[in-house]
Parts: sequence; structure tokens; C-alpha cells
Amino acid sequence: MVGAILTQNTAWTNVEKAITALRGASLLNPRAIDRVPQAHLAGLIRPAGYYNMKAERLKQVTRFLLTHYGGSVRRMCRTELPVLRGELLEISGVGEETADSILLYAGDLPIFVVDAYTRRVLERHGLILANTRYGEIQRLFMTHLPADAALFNEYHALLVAVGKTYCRRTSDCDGCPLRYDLPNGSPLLPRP
DNA sequence: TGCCAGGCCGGGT
DNA sequence: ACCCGGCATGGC
Repeated sequence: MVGAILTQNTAWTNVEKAITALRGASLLNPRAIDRVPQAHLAGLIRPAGYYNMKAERLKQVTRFLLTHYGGSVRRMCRTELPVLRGELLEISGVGEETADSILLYAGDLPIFVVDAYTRRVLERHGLILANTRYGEIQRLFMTHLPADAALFNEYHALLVAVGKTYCRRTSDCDGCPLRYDLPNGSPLLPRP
């Protein structure tokens, strides 16, 4: 859950530094995060960027977990998925991607995470338009795959891996192993 | 040296 | 319902 907050618009390598600092300070549990002064928390997660906002958000998520589920992720994940998703989205600092990341990666619940890489890769292949909504992209995966957390986890990891290598900027398409040309008139192509 | 990274919020149209 | 500025460090 900490990782889901810290990685917001931030490279994971920077998140790792912050998490290492938190672990070193024995702050990777809800009680400790709840107790520690927000300014001190901010200092520790400095490498992850946006450290003041993220310290606030870690406090918010921690407070939610403590007050609603006694600080137990296990207990939290017994709640029905759509209900829990709604609860997470109520937290200030938790949007759709962060909520779904928590559900999938922390909770092992079958929900597909849509991020910038997912969007870019699909867009490059003409499978979605630039303004396609989060929920619509998510449905695209979830209506065509079995609801399996391990599968969603792996699928998303592969999209990120391919995206990092071949789909960062427009010119990075060169050499992409997934590259292909859609036939003229394909319904998958964006309309001119 | 500048540009950008696995978002989200709040205020303005 | 969209659009935008702000938030911030580290790596290439």
C-alpha cells in the first residue's frame, strides 16, 4: 500500500530508496506510520518526490486502515471488491490507479490496473483512443480475461516491461516486438 | 542541461 | 465534463 502511494508519477527506483528508508526506521507498519510526525515521515520518503503530499497521503491511508480494519490488510481484503474499491476512492490522495494497485498487489484481488504504460501501449497499437476513460480500458481487459489476480499481475508487469523498453516516446516504437500494421479500414484504427 | 517518471487534487471554464 | 497548475527528486 505504501508502494502504491509512493509510485504516483514516480520511477520505482526512487520509490525503493524511500521504502528502504522507511524499513530502516521500522516504519513499514500502520501503527508506526500513524504515530510518527508527518514532517519526519516526509523527510524519510524524500527520494520518492512530492514528499510532503505523499507523507500526508500515507497518513490518510494508514488512518483508513486502522479505523476501518484494525490495521489489518488481511481483514480489509475480506470486504467485497467493489465495496472496498469505493472505500479506497473516498480517501484523499487515492485515485483509480492507486486504489486498483492496492487491491491487486496488496490484496491479491482480481482487478486490472491501468497505468500510463498500459494506456500508451494500447494507444500505439490503435486499440484505444487518447481520451479513452480508465474504466473502459480496464473493462477491455477484464471482459476478455478470466478474473485471476496472478494473471492480471503478470499481464500488467509485462505491459510495463514492454512499455519501458519500446513505448516511452513516439520514436521508441522502433524495434518493438509487438509492432504490426493494422489493415486499412480496421475498426481498431482511430478515425481520421 | 533539460526533460520526464507506473497520479491526484483543487480551482477554473 | 474537461483543462490546468502544482507537487519534487533522481536518472539519462
